[in-house]
Amino acid sequence: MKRNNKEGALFPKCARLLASADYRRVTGPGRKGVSPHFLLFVRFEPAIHEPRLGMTVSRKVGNAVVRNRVKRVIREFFRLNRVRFDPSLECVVISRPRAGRTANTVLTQSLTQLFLPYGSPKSE
RNA sequence: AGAGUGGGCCGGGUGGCCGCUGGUGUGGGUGUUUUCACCCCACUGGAGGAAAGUCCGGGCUCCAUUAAGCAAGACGCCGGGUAACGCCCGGCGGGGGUAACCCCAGGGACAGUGCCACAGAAAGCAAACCGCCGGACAGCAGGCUUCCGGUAAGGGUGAAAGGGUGCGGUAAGAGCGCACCGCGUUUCUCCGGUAACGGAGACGGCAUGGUAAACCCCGUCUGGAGCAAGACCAAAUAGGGAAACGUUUCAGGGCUGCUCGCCCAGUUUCCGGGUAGGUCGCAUGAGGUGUCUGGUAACAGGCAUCCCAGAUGAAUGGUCACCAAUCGGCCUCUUUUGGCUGAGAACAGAACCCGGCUUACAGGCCCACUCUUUUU
RNA sequence: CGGGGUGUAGCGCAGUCUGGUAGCGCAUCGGUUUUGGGAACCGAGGGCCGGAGGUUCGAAUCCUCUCACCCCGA
Repeated sequence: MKRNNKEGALFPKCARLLASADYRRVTGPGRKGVSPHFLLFVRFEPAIHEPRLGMTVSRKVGNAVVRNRVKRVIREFFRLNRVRFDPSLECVVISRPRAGRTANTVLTQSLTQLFLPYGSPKSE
């Protein structure tokens, strides 16, 4: 599993949490962050070599179009900032109902604030 | 020109950069090897008219099953279309609109049961409160009171009071008789129509109130579950079955106190069920487009041509620039117009697949028709 | 994918099966009582019964469609 450090910010399948067990492991006791629009669960897994993301957007956030929009904003944020995170980072973002009524730029700012403690300072 | 009715169509576009996902590749890399997994590269596909709600009908899969019946539910004018339908098309009847046109669960109320509040004398085999008319007895001045009988024209109640109008008739009245209108068809005949039904005539002579989206009767239809169906592969842990070991050394319990033997337990190997997880099902189909033929139409058939999403913690996006319809604000102007600036869509996201129905929807385009006004 | 429930006054609920008067508690307003307030007592206001259509003389109630919310099962 080779790390591709090209200029382009990719988001391949191995950078996502895919199994239900992964979600249970990350959303268990651990570090958390809160914003008006999201909840963030974080866990560091030394065995992996690149940061991984999972997300949960429930039906209370909105209809299918709204939920897809929120998930795309989260994925896009993670894709563009992936190289700045710790390689052993595993995180799960859970949307709160308010996120469905919020503009994309505001959601991106909210995510930036949440992930600030986990980004590598030397990449700034 | 204005107002309106019906039907059909579209659902922003172009380009740059960064991404996601299916397919293809004697492509490249990593995992010890691989047809496997992951990553990269190139080429090429990648949401809708409703993908929605899940209200019906099918295909498909598994289970059950002789047929039929019972129960339950749905449907219900006639004819046709369809794989099927509660859908669609064409008629009929009823209702609404000046009209184009729109709406209707539209079988049966002499098979039976129930209900019809309040008001009213009376609400269901009709009956008689106030009245109207006749007769009788008694009282008193007329006429009234009481009793008996005949009535349903008039009054009043109600959604509904057992045909309507007129003439005759009568003590007063009444389909009691007649004319016209209406009603009936489970009374008959004729004509048109496949039929629903329509038209005409005879007959009946007001009998037959409403409600079946009250129970019900009649006819038709329906076996159950649903792709998390179903088929296959199969980790860890626990448990099940089978075989072998137990010679030597330490080795548990039981059959007996001991030996042998047997059983349980133990160790090893194998087997099957099966969870997490994975693969298939999984997109060539009642398919799309064009054209011809039949049919008023729904639709059917022939020929040609095309392959057009397949995710699974769930892809089809983000950002920048320009253009476009439209809308808001400001300035100029009598208005038209012109200029600047801002917003720049709406409803909404495939999840096994089709046929419908219903609901949501910014803005725009096309066709046909109706009414009104003006001009010729 | 399948199944069920709720919507009635500002809030919480009856009434729907079996059609005809919309009611209860808290809250609100006015009055009595008190030096004043609370409590208590007396009285009043407030609803097109989630929406649309239909059946019926008449619909919160029956039927159809629809909207929103909630809860189960796989």
